[in-house]
Amino acid sequence: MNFSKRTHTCGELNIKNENEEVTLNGWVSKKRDLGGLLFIDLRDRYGITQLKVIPENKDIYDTALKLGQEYVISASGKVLKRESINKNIPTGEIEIELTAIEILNESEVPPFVIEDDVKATDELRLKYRYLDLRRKSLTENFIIRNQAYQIVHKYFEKHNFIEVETPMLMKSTPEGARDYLVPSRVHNGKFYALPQSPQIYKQILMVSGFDRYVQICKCFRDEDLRADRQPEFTQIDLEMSFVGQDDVFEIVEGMFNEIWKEIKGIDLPDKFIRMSYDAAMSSYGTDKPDLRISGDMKIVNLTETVKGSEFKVFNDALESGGIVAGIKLSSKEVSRKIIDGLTDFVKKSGFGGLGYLKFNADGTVQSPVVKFLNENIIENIRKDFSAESSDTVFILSGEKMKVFQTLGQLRLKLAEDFGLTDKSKYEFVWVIDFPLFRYEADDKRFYAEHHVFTMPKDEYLEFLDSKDINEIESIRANCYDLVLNGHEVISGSIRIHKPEIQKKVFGIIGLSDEEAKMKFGFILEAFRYGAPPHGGAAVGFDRIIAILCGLNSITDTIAFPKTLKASSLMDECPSEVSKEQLDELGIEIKQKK
RNA sequence: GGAGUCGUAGUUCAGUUGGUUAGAACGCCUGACUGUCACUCAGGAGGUCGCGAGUUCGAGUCUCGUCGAUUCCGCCA
Repeated sequence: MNFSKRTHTCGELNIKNENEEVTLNGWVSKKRDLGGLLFIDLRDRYGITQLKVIPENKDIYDTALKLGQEYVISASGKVLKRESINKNIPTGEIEIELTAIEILNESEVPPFVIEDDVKATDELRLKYRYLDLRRKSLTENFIIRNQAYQIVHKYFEKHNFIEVETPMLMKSTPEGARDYLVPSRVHNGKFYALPQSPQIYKQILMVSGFDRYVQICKCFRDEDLRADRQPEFTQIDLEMSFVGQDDVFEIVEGMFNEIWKEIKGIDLPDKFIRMSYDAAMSSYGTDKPDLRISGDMKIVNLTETVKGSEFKVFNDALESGGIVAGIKLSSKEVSRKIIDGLTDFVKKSGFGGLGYLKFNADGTVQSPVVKFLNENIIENIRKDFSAESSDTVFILSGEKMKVFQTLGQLRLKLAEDFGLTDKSKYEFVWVIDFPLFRYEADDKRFYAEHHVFTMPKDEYLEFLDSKDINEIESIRANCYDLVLNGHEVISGSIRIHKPEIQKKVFGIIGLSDEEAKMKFGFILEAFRYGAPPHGGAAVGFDRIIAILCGLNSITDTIAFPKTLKASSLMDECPSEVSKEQLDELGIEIKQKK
């Protein structure tokens, strides 16, 4: 098909191009028909340019009158200075007076109007994703995403990393997330798995001597979804040989510095602050603390302070080995209604109620528990929190981790309700020294907290031989997360490269030699041939982009995302397949009850 | 697997205590209009109230089930 090809995009013409003869190609975004004069806003991904048609050019005028929304056209004409300037768009000083117009394609009336502030529901937007993607605000996310790809590739190339593609069809491995399975036609009854991450391959590449590996890759996890979890997502996966934790941190910190510098024009600190897992849990009640909250609002352990009080709830908690702890809300008016709301909130986590102390301006303390606490204790609580007038301290008592976690959730809720989070900040923090194992009382067994190849810290190696649950739980690992604004954006570890340590770890999670050999035999065998000390990390790329774009969900950082039930509304997948396809695979569908 | 919210015109929503012909805005169609840029003005078309049962003389409205979207917990690095 012959048509007049564009000489410019719809975003670049300005007053400097005055009197030039140009051709634009794009979509009809808006038509304003004044009866004689006719204006058309022509859109492409670069911007919008106003076209002007006058009735004197009868053929062009008649064609232009027929244009509907989202028609694709080629428009030629002369760049003129506008009589009235539109300051809202970069091309607002000029317009094109048309000398030729071609309709390249018509469009049906779109199911929703394509404009920046979209009104359609998620469902409709996903069904017509190609239309949604025409919106500037959405297109911009992908421009940022593309910038990030380029920066990342350049950065790792500069630091001597080799980008290697690893298989998408791999062996299903136990532990961790549920695999997406792919049936094998050639091997009847056998399955491949889509990678949850290229973990094993990248470690084997270290054995191969690749030394520094990176890959921007897709990963798949068949688990229930959230706003920040899609069934398929993208990681920047990296691994390095002959390194310790600090070396990995340095590379990652450098990468974030370049991304933020180039995309946001922001200088991040050279080094990100570090916090132990234990400190994160006891101060923020979570392993992903959001450090943007004004006043920090750390959890304070009041267990010692309230010892000897008359308050049965506290004493019961302490007697059963629990704790009493609280957080402070600074200088906010806290009404009865707010307290009731917060009480309901903690009740959902299984607490009987929420204690509080309101330090009034007149020096009095308002609290339902004040009659059980003597003046000394109240004064000490005030000191523990450095509480001043019009501050409120919220207190919970019970099992230690539960108290910390619920106070952590309360902290986030208070920050949200009272607008205490500085949304303009980017607060990075390394959370380090994670536990190696997690004990599940239900199954009476240990699970690897990160993954089974994580190296214990040297000082805990002896506990690998322990039979004591507490000792084993106390083992800390060379394992780290990078948290940004309360989101986990990186997870990584230094790996086990010694077969004897690996064997002990398998032992603790209850994997026998035979099972280990069956499931991980190939990597264990590889490790017998001189595995270098190595470690790495995986960056949640979609989450980074979401944060860079100021989005709460990763959905709009992904061109064709899936819903929370893992379907794609546009192409209607997953879908049934023919009996022939199933027969070839030797698969029969059993109705799930 | 569990809890919450939502589902009414092409779209976003309103719809009183269960009661006559289910409304508005935007979009769409027709007409008028030569400096608009959310053009304006006049007129018009457009409804399986997600789907299925039930209660009732009568259901958009109440009950149960179901499907879909979404948020959170469990799950997941």
